[in-house]
Amino acid sequence: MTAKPQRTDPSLGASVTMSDVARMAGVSESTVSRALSGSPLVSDATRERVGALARQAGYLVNEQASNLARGQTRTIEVMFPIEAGTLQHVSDPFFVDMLAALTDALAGHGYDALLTRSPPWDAERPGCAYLGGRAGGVIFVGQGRHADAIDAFARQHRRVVTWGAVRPEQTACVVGSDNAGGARAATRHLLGLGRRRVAFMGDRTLPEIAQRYAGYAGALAEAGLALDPALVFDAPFDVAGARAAAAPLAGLADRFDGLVAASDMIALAAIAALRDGGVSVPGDVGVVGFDDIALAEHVYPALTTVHQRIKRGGEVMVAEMMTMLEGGEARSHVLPGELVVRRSCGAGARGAGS
Amino acid sequence: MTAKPQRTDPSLGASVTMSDVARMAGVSESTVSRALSGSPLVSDATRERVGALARQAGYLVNEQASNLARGQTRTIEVMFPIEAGTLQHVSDPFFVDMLAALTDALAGHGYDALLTRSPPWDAERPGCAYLGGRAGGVIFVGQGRHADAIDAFARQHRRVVTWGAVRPEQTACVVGSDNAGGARAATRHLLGLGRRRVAFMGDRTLPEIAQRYAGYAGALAEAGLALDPALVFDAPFDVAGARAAAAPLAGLADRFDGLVAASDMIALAAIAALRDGGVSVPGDVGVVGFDDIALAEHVYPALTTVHQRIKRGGEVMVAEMMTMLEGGEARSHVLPGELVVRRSCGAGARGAGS
DNA sequence: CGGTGTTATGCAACCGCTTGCATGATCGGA
DNA sequence: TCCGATCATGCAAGCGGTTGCATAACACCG
Repeated sequence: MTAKPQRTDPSLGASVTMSDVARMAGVSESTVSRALSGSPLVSDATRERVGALARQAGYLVNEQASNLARGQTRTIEVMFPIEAGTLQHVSDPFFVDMLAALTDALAGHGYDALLTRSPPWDAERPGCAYLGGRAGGVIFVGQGRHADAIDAFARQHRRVVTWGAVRPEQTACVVGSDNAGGARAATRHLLGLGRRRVAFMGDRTLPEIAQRYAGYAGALAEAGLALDPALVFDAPFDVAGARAAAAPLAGLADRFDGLVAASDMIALAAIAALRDGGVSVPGDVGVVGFDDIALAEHVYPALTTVHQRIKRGGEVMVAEMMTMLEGGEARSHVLPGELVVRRSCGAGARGAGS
Repeated sequence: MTAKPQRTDPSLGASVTMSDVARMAGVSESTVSRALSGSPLVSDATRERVGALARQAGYLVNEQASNLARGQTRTIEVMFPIEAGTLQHVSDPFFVDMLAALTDALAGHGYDALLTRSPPWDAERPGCAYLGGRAGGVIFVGQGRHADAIDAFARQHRRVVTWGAVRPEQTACVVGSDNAGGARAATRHLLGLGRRRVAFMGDRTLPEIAQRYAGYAGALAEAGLALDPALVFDAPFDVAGARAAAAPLAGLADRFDGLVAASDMIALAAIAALRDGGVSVPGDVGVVGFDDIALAEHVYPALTTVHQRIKRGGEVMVAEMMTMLEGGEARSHVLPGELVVRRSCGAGARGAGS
């Protein structure tokens, strides 16, 4: 019967503490601490004895205390996009992928991801783990409409990395895809297939989308085609909204033969709207998306889209965060994205239309 | 010139500490602590003066230290599904929704979500925040193939809530949908539409899917129909795998006229495969999914599916976790799910097929 | 056999905050 | 005017670890 600590466990996890182990092993806490952290300052014999005892007693170092003592956190706050109410519907698979990428990348450096949903610039409102000292930095997964606020926040509080549009005027560390380039390639591709009246769909008030729009416009210009404002449609980022926005599209089908969507979700919603209205995709209208979510390859018709290197993006963001943590200067990165040609644009082998 | 603390900031966030504020205000740390936490033990005057000073100095209570001292964590570990390699592709929107639901629900109770990916039963491997005392409990988002391991873990370490299949033999707290009921309703619906040879697709080695399969089988039985094993297809949970598994489906189209898919992603993959093979959905084959991801309503043809109450699920899980944290006994919950009839089953207004 | 170097351990301060208890100040009432 | 309440504050001991420095133990060498 190993004596249990007679402490009235408040509500914390395991309640066997380092001093318990020390007592059992007949050594001081210092020695236990060193033994358990593999310090060369303890003899092999002691290290093993203490290790065995600890294991057997089910002892695990309390990371909360350990972190405090070491002045570290081993945690990075990951802030989800924060469009207040709207967010309900942002169930874009893009986020799972990004989250998974970030979590894995962080784990690779021994860090955990603390998920958060409310922006910190309401200041001391309970919530910012980073400012509260519980995290060593923040990663914003998307800028939403807060690009400037994030930039200001980053300037003030260091240790901030953001996914989104890399813009010349911003000073913070931002990692993102080559939005303009991707959209340009997509538009060119559509034009190359003989489409002449290519539309655009997305919310241009968002920096990333604005860049994609610019790429689209650029491609039209270089092809000597006029940009018809009537063919530029606003569409929120969530599916439902996109679908609603896309509803009128079918009625205008004679006005355009190509569509560059600002995201795969929007593309899918648009396709559904078009086909519901009896318009064939890609027969009547060729569609390309942006993101290359896992599903893109496996819907019907398979979605032609601009691939975003999400995994890479996560790794890069984490890498930059790590250099910041080491006191270095982080750099912004624009990640190339490739056009993945499938069916929805009308290129593929079989016509695969409606 | 307010004197800056002469401390060599190690690498932690803000470096102005409570004792700095105390010095500035000319009071003791205790008073600052109490003032900032709104204790009635300090005079209003002091409280305000200290508050103002703290704000102006940009001081924020270090939550790490605060938590340690208070013996709390204000954090719950949220463990992502953990199918080792496979996971790469689990970019199911279901998870974003669940994650958002959990994060929000936790925030409602003043808790944060610590995202994690590696299971804790490798024991003391660096990683389990809960066992490491950094989190007050764990929520498993899905059981995968580890239902029993999770159950054992929960039995041993309390403070565990799981999303998944509620099974009679398990003793831990599990929250999940009425999988059998949902699939039964889906199958019945297909049969009610006159479909006679209804197939099933999903990985029955997963508890949740097994329950859905049971519901499917039950509906067939109650309709007096034989279950044709040749119409039961294995399909992994990720889209790509599902698509591969679905590929042969088109060739067998004359063998069945209905399909119950274990998830929306699988349903979408199957639909793509069928249509790629020239099979009309819902014309030739009626399809129903499971989950009701946001996209389901907005693909073509709109997906008939079993709605899972994800937001509710998140809330319930968090609520149970809270009762555990307060020392109470948590209960398992089976959440009802409703069949949402759209087009892919062949019911809707227009035939919306090919 | 004393001096000097290792090497293994313990002491105690500290990480930044919380809180029980003691203390000093203030005030009202007798 | 004196005394017991009442109130505001400070002291110091934690929370559960880490780590610089001192020390004890031991071996080695001349």
